[in-house]
Amino acid sequence: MDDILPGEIEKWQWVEEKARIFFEAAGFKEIRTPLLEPTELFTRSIGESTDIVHKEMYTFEDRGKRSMTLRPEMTASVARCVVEKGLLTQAKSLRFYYIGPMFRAERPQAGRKRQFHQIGVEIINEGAAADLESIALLYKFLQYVGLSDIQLNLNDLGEEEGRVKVRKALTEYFSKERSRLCKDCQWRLEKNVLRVFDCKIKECQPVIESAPWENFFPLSESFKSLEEKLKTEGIPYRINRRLVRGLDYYNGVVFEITAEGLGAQNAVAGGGRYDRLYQDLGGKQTPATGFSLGVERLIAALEKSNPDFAKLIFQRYCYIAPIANSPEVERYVTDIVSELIKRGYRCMKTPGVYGLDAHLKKANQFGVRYMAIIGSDEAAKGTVAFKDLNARKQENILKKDFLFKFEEALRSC
RNA sequence: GUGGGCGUAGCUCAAUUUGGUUAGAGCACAAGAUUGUGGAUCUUGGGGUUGCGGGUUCAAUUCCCGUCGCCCACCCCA
Repeated sequence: MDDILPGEIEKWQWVEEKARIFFEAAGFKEIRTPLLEPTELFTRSIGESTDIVHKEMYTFEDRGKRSMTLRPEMTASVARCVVEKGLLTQAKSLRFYYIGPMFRAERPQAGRKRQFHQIGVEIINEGAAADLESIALLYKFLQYVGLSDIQLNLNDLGEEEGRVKVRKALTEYFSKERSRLCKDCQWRLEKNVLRVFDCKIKECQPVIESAPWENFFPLSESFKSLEEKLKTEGIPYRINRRLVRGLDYYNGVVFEITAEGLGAQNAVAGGGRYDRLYQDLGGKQTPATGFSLGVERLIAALEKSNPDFAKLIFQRYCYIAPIANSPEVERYVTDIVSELIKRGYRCMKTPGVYGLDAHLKKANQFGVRYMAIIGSDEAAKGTVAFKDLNARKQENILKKDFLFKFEEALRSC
């Protein structure tokens, strides 16, 4: 599990802020649920047969001898909350987003930590139309934060009635071929046949290839209409009939977005429809869909696609550089800072430093673009030396005009 | 859960091949000097149980065993 330090954390704040702005503007409200839930919540929702539940959960007994688990994902927690608080009796449908840490006890690797962070969205009690809403929201959010070079993969896992037949037929088919399947697949065969399609072991491929997949899972009418809408919206996609996803609650449309330059773990976001989850948790039948994206992976992808990513963030700070250690200057600086933060701008300081060289050095270390230099002269004359480190230009402006100048500068970058 | 790689200063690394003086360098940090404008220069300084434990040896950072941690990949997921 990672510590996130200054220099790094600003990227997280930026991504989180963008998410809040974007999702709220789209009609979503933030929701926060406990990190710790009764283990049963996840075994019932995610499914006993999944890797997440049977080998990746941080599960332990609390003081009351209850089995508790650090949440490995948040969709189940949101559903639990909605059922428990009866939120659907107050509203026809619900739109939530969340930001927070998740825990899975996997072997760490590039793009995979045991504590990782997700930004997710749930659209609850909405049918097929919400599939487009959800996918478009995700796609446009990634555009909004500036991630290009992404690939949207889609699949249709079919509806409940069909799935019963499909399961039966698949079980028959794979049972005949049982001896040619790997151990894991034999286990999947008993627990959840569909997940055999997830197998990447070479030996299993011929068996999977020759399974009559197309006949079992014809793309539904609503899937085809989703395709039409995606085309109208100009969102490129690729159909991948092998995309099954490792959580048992999915049905219907599922999707995944991959990005370049992430190493082996290249899925930045994923999601889909889960119409059964609410019943599984003891609620009413409630159609729902959603997605989540990995914050670490998103930041990595952003940095990969734009080497100046961090610079763009620090450009928006105003570096405050007092170059005299006197009460007059200090008071003057405090004045300017309080005006800046009143308007929501971000300032940066290096306490105890009064040398211009040192300030310039610090400002450059962080990649800050704008600097307010304030010494005895400025304090006496009521001015600010406003410096643009990129343009290598400096201007003496009146204190009362400073905020306006800074705003103007931000608008142009 | 399975494989492979790596652990030396805060960071990046050297010395380990073939055991041998006081384990070095750059960056960073601290102090002094000069410095109201391109983030420096000069001088000085603090920093290390060589991941940890054991073994072999006159002698171990170096060889052997164990252990812990990290990284990458499989698997799986975001």
